[in-house]
Amino acid sequence: MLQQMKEYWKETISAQILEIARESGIDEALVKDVGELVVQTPPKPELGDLAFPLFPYAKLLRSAPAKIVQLVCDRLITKVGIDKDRILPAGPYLNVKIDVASLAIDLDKEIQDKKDRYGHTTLLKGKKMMVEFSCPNTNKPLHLGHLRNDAIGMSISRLLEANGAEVQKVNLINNRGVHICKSMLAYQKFGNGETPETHNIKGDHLVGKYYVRFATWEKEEKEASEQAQAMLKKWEDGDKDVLSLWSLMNKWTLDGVNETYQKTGISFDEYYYESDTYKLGRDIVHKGLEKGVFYKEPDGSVWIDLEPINLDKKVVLRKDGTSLYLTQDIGTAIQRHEKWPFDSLIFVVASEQSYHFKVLFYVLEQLGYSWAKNLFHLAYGMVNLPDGKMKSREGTVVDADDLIDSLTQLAKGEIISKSREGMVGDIDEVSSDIALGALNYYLLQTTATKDMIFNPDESISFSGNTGPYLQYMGARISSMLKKWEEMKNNFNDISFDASLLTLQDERELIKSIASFDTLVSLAAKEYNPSIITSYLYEISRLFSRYYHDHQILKAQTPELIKARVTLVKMLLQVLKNAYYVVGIPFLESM
RNA sequence: GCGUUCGUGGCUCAGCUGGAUAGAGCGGCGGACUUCGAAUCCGUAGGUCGCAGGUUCGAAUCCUGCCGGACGCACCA
Repeated sequence: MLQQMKEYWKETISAQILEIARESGIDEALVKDVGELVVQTPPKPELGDLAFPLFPYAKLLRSAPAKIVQLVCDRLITKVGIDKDRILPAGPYLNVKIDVASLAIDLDKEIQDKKDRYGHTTLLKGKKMMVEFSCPNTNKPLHLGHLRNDAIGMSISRLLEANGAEVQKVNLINNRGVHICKSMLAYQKFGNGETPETHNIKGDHLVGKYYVRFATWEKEEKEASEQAQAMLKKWEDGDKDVLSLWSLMNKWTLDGVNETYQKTGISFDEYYYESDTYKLGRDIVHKGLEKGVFYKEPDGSVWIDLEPINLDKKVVLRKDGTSLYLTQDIGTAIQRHEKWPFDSLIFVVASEQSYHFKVLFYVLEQLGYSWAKNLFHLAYGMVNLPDGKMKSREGTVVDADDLIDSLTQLAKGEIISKSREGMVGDIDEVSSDIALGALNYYLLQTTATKDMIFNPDESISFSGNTGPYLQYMGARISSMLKKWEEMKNNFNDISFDASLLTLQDERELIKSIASFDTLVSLAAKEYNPSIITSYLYEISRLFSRYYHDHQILKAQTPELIKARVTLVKMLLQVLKNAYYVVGIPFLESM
């Protein structure tokens, strides 16, 4: 909503500059060459709400920027009839004080009307957007890297939806290949019939245990990896025993993984399985060969020349005619588009695969699929530990379930140490919501495309710039509004007078609430949830200070109480909507 | 070697579609709970924005080169 006000001022000021130029006999085209007027926020609130730097016009108008500012200010007052209190010239900057009271009144109406949908836009209305994320292997449980992937995928999906898109979340399960056979083989050798039930162990962890077991066995037994290869061959030939072991262990893993998804609030609209898709793409390649997109080497392998995109060449079909990772992905993309004709597809996959996706998109484009230009690889960065990479063979991989459990325990301890068990309702539920808030906020606050360092000590901290800090603001407001419910009957005949909200913090809060929609669309455009996490932190910090310095339910006059409560109600709705988009559970009490 | 990408206080990160003294959190030091929830707030110390050039009225932000790190460059997925 703030955007409209910005536009208004921008146009009004631009018009005056244009007229000044015209009066001095300067060609309008030259004014346009300078570019659009820039709107900024002054570094300090006392300087106004909006800032328009007028440096760029100095050369054109042959005058010092500050003089131009004066000139424009005079005209705004005399010709446009703008109240002179709204205009604050500051050297080369023309600053403006917007009408925050009327903004607050509009906001209040809008928020009451839209509620959970406040901040939503129509930017992507009518678009069908598919988001692929998570994509676990079925040979081990989820780890920290998946958690980042999941958090990003989930948040992006919600952001796209908030901007009006129809979203389908898809997961591709990597349930096939030598790595899967490795855990199967180890289980066959050392499993002794252990099941998740007999040993009371989560299925994915059980399978993961045998994957690790294979690695140690491989050191003693030279033929281990050959045996795994042989098993894969059997699997592909449809060997009954291998297949039944495979489906049993797959189920164990998937049950476990799904349990983790449930705990972390992750869900999908559609699951794809590599075992169903790995042969896909071959026919397409054959057709592409006829069309001349690909070429065949004497040994029978099929290639594509990537010279046009400054890369080498790449195999798309083995000499024995079987599919590769790339072939398969060509097939799945096409299959997906047939099943659900998306306008765009976003792959949330680690940045190590940038090359793969560059090639994939190019191939699809060459094959003539018009939608290929709307494929996007959201290449998120690695999660490292303070002393380096996570390495499975060094046992430094942070397990997803372990991490969540320990965060939950810590949250619970915190509740108990504050003697709040009695007030929070279901303590286990609240603890895990706090853990989730901490985790998702931690994972999303770093720009998705950058590598990040996961510091266990910091991630478990609940104070400072953390998820629980944000949740705490929601809880305090909720608690305050409960008290308000008890007293509000005394305020029935008082209406919301926004002009009473004159404190700097109040102005800032109103502007911040009003800018939410702009950030929701920006975050979606840039596929960047951290825009929302930063926003949440900033607005929470603002409120926290405000709340500390000023009384709300005990403000000086009933009118002021009403006005402040109205403001706080708006804030709570915005917080809730923003929490949702970044996967932070809202808590009435914590 | 080639390609992609990152380099901001002790640590972890914002800011990067150029603009007014570079922002936070953690950690350090010092304050604030008989008052709407102290998982909070306030103050303070701490930065040649990797280095060197360039473009510009103006560069952490754009361009070039260099240095350093990460990732990729399989008939693995």
